[in-house]
Amino acid sequence: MVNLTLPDGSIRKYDAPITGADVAADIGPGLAKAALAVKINGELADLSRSITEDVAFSIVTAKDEDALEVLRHDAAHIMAEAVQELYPDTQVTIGPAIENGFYYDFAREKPFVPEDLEKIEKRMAEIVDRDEVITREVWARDDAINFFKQKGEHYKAQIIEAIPEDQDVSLYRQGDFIDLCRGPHLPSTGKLGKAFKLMKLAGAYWRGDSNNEMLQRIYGTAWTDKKQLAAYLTMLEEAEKRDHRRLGREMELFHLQDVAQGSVFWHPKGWTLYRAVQDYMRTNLEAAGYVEVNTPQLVDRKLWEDSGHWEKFREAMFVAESEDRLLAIKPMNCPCHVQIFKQGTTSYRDLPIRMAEFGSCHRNEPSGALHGLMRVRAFTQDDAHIFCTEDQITSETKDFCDLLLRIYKDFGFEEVKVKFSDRPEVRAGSNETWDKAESALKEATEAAGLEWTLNPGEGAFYGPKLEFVLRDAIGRDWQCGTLQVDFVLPERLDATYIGVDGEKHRPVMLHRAILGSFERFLGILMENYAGKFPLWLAPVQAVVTTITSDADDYALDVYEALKTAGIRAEIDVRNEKINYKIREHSHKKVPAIFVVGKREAEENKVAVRRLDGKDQEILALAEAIDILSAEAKGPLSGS
RNA sequence: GCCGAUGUAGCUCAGUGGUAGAGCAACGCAUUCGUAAUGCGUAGGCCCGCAGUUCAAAUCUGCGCAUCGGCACCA
Repeated sequence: MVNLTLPDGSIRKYDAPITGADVAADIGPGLAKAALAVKINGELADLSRSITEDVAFSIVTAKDEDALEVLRHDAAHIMAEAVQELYPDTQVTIGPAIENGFYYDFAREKPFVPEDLEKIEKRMAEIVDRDEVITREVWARDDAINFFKQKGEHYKAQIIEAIPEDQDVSLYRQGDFIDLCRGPHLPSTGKLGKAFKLMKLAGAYWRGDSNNEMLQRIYGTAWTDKKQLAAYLTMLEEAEKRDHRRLGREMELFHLQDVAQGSVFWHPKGWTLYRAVQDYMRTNLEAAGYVEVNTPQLVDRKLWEDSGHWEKFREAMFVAESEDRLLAIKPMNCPCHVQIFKQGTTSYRDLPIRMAEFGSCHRNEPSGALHGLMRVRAFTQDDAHIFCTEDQITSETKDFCDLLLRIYKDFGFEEVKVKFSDRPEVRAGSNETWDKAESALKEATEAAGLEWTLNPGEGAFYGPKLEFVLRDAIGRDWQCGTLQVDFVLPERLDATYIGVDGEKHRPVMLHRAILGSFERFLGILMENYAGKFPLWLAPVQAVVTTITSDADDYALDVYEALKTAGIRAEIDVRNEKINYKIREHSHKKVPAIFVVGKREAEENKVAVRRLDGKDQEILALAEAIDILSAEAKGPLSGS
């Protein structure tokens, strides 16, 4: 007898062995039909998996989140089956479920072309209609290796060779197709349904290593029903509409041009936005006790050799020559900040020193990595280095986390995740130092009220780090902020302070950024707001426009009054219908339109129409300006 | 950097070897209109670049460059 504990706590007793399919059938015919997989002690497994001991048990149906993972994994297998039927010279490699879908990497001489996707998709539908039964088989390793080798599936053979000795080698069979796979899978191909679509072709390195050959990856999306698929495709369209490159053009914010690959041409409106963000940051940093500095663009290679960057990042650094000297265009600011720190003598009483710079940096990113504002070669960091004692790490970290969270909130990002990266295998500094740094960092993160997940071994070689990931309005995650504890650079560049004991000591450096880079963060902001910026960020905050030319003089008065109040305003007295003008300014995403006609001119009022779709209000001019001015101050007014 | 696709008017795109096209935007004229598209007209092109094939190339071939989608990279 085995006891199965169901999610509601009830226990069902069966004669062992029994399968999930048997249990589902026992509970009811409806469930037997809907069952896709089971969860045994929290782990997904096949319906056909035999149960021989007491376990926590649940049946997975299309309603469960877990079902999607199984379903997508199946979609990958069905795609592989379709591909091998259509193109028998193709080797299969790996094909996992991923967020929103799945992919499969294939090895084939001739690349796939976009038209192939249609054919493959059609064949997949046929395989679903065939409703092939999916069965699991456990093979002896050597048999499996020989089997795949003899089939010409060399990648699969390699994968099996890499499976640890103590693990089963499981194969899944559906029709004539058999693939190595950990599972679990659906009971038959028919259960996949038709809510899938192949999305794109891409190259991908075997085992993710750029030294290896490149395989051909096909991405697809799969859902439990067509409604979900349609919703997903609509979401993608929406995301495309808010693509910052498109908004940048439509809203005249910036442009990119091949004469300056990876560098941004900021247009007047985009630069206004940039400055609004920068002013906001500057005010916040000053209030948080930072001092602002500015350091050279061109710095002799010697400094980069001393800091260690030359050795590690030489390839990605731009250089310039002058007489006999080789200069690097700075890829980061920290070595320069250390130079400022080292001028004169610093006492323990001066610490912490929080040195900030809107540091303009250049990195020669690989051409294939460039992407709009999100990945550029010339960018400005909201960089700062906190020089402090080891005892100050905790409080400085906590203060930083508080500041960061408040700033993200002001930009409309409420949801922030924190990743904690601890010591990597290859590292500098003693274990005691790392113990101290890691526990100080953890303690501070928790004191700031943040939950974190561990990113084991991903710390910098010089110290542990925190990475801050914010979630945007359509659920995408962006890693922006970082805080890194560094014991190494002060050592390499010989930074010291005089302690209570009158002796020289090494300060600790905290490298930290909140936005990351202005370029990227502004791109994220554009997409987050879909270009509909809150008033304090909007490049044009209000447009005054007329119904007929009778109101032109009054419109000019209103415009002047807005300018005087510090509002970024424009005026539109073109001889066009009011509908036309409203439509146009709404498309330009101007947050406030002041419509004036004869009535408003006579009564010294304005009809205020807001972009957010609220009803228009007729207000006295002075009142309207007060409301707008208050809003235009943004979060700075409240804090 | 690697794999694949794409590159035609400001934008979105059509045009498969024989005179370069549409819609929107722009400009001009008329229209003075009350909350998301007034009408008519005009102008606009090194068809990404360089070679080649051809009587003839936006179109075919080769080589570049850029962009897009991924992969790899990201101090």
